[in-house]
Amino acid sequence: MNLKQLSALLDLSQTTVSRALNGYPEVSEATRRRVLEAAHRHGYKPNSNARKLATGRAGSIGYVLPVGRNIDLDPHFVEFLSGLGEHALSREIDLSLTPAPYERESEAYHRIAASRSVDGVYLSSMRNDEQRIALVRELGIPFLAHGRALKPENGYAFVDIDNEGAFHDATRLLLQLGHQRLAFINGDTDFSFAVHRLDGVRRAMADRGLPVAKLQHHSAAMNEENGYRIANMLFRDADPAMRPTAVLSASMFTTLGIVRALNQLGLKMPDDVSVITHDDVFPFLKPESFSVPLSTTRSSIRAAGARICERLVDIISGAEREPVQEIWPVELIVRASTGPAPAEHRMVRRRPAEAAAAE
Amino acid sequence: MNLKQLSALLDLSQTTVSRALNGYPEVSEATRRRVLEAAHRHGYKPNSNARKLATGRAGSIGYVLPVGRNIDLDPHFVEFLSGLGEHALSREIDLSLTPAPYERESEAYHRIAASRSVDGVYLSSMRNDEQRIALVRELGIPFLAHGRALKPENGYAFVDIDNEGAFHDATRLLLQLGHQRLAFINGDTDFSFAVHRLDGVRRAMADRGLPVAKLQHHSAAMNEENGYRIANMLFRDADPAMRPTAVLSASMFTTLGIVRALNQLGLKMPDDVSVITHDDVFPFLKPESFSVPLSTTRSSIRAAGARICERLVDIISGAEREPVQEIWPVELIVRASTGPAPAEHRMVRRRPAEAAAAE
DNA sequence: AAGACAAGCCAAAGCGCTTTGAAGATCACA
DNA sequence: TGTGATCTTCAAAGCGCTTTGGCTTGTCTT
Repeated sequence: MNLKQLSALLDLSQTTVSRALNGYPEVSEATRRRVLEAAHRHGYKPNSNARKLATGRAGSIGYVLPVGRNIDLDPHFVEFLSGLGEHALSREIDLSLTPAPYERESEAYHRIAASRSVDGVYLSSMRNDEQRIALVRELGIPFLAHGRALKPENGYAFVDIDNEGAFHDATRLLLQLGHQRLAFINGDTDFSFAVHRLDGVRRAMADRGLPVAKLQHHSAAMNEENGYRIANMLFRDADPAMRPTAVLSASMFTTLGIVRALNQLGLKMPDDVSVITHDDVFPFLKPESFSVPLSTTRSSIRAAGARICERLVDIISGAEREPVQEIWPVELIVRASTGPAPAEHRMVRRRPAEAAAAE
Repeated sequence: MNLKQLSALLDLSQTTVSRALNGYPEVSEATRRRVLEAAHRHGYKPNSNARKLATGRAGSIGYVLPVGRNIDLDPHFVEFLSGLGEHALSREIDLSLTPAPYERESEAYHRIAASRSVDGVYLSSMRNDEQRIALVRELGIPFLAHGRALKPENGYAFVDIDNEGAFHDATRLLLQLGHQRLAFINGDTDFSFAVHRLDGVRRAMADRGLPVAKLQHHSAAMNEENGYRIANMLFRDADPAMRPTAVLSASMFTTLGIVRALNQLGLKMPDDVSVITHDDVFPFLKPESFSVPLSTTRSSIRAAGARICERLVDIISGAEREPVQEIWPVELIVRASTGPAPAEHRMVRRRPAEAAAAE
């Protein structure tokens, strides 16, 4: 059943039927009802390709999916997607994934632009030296970034979380609890979120008058294996005098490995080691259900997905005129994995005046 | 730049240019080269919507993405997607996701069918009472299933792994090692893979002459939390005489929780408890890097993704005429988490004749 | 009563591509 | 030189929808 047949059936022109269906005002209510009823009864659905061609709109948003042997689409993506999907649904929007290996990313964007198969794209996993912003801008593809490069040139639109603030606050808490030897098992610092987090940790240390060099910082892909490996380096292999009393972790996966190493070494949270981890809110891996519930900086990546879809639609339709740079605050949730530094390590209490100045 | 402009530029008809670009034989080699060169130089890419409309082909495969507050898109999906993407890439095929809540799934398929936005769909997470097969067949959408319903009616095409065989073999090994009290922490038995696995476990027990009722079977969503909860039920809360000496686990996530519970209860693998888990091969969570490396039944879900894309393309093009039902064998990989049953529980050795008959 | 205006409808022109059916060029062969 | 066969190329007709620019009506002014 196509428009032509439907309109013949109703003895109306294609124009009228089309307008009735799309809610234009030039159709009488009576006709509109008649058309809608007939369309529904015969199961008429406009051919999406014809509509796309005629309107120039694709009705879908795109994402260039990084693939390749060594690129692991991480679980964050699914969670994000899930949020995006929830919103997309309400707008009858599809999501189109264009797979591309990292080295051929730019080609993929060119293809998207030239073939007009999507109305806009979102970018994620922003790197420090982000190339894609300039590219999609030049190609004229409406876009919205999830995260931001180090220097968001020319004010492009993004949704990001306050990674700097989150890790600043987490670090400040640890310092307030008397910890002095801190370790930070960070994500890959090629990505800007990891740099922001590091900045936050350092700022908190500096605020407290602690030499930034004392931070034991490790950067690696966020997974169980690396968490385990690095925790062992810190707690098993290193000079005992250097052992951190608190660890900041960039993801729940990393933390899985850290907790495994600590268990194995017989170290207890929070008496021996305090841990604060970032939690992207995975439904299948909850910090509160660990043996020792974990303190976290929490921000739902799923909510970000929904929001990004919402804004991208606005950007495409032109409703969002000036690029908005949205930075979400992050909650610091204290559970059982954080506590005062072990006595032998406890920091000498500072004089009241000094403490006040630091606030 | 569109076809019209390009052909004007070359002083050729649109027909000829289109044919040259699409590799039809009616074009002289000289013209073809000239056309290709010009197209490349001016960055001409055919408008995908126009092409789709003209050919009726969409150049993309679809998936109805389950969304909704209580549906958790699990990490298996990403891994699968990643494999699919790898293959799709080589064929310049996009993947189109249509988000839909479970109750409105059928509507989504209707929309896909009527709007002709994809050439075919793949179905996954097959349930026992699978409705979708009949639906997509009726709608005339080419499809390929990942997994199979309990009774694959009318021989539809699928790719599945031998879940029954995998869990049979794993169970047989445990029985050979003398275990008699087995627990199986299964996935949700609404899904057919979980039923197949249970069948496998039961068959191995029956083969060995063990009453099937002795199996402690638990079915729940595969995540850390449930693994932990159920392991505690089995090892902490239950009558000590009932404690299993071996546990089969349906996923690495479940196993994370099991291992956590065992650690907490001071139970060691494999001396106190043997564990075998199914491993879908997540790059971020490897059974071999656990403190006690885990024995697994292994099948790469990513490889399945790639294969499904490959076959779906064949199905769409008509290259696969008869529906092929492909079942992949699953490897049983023994690592350190499995060992002989603890002495006090060890099974009485059967008489040689009986043992031979069981083979 | 005539003009102005709005409401409701329609024919036809795209959107940019593929594909059909036909025609012009070229060639082999008698 | 004529004739059919074989290459090349082309004009035009779709694909199914949206949208422009009228054309009729009927209603409201004055």
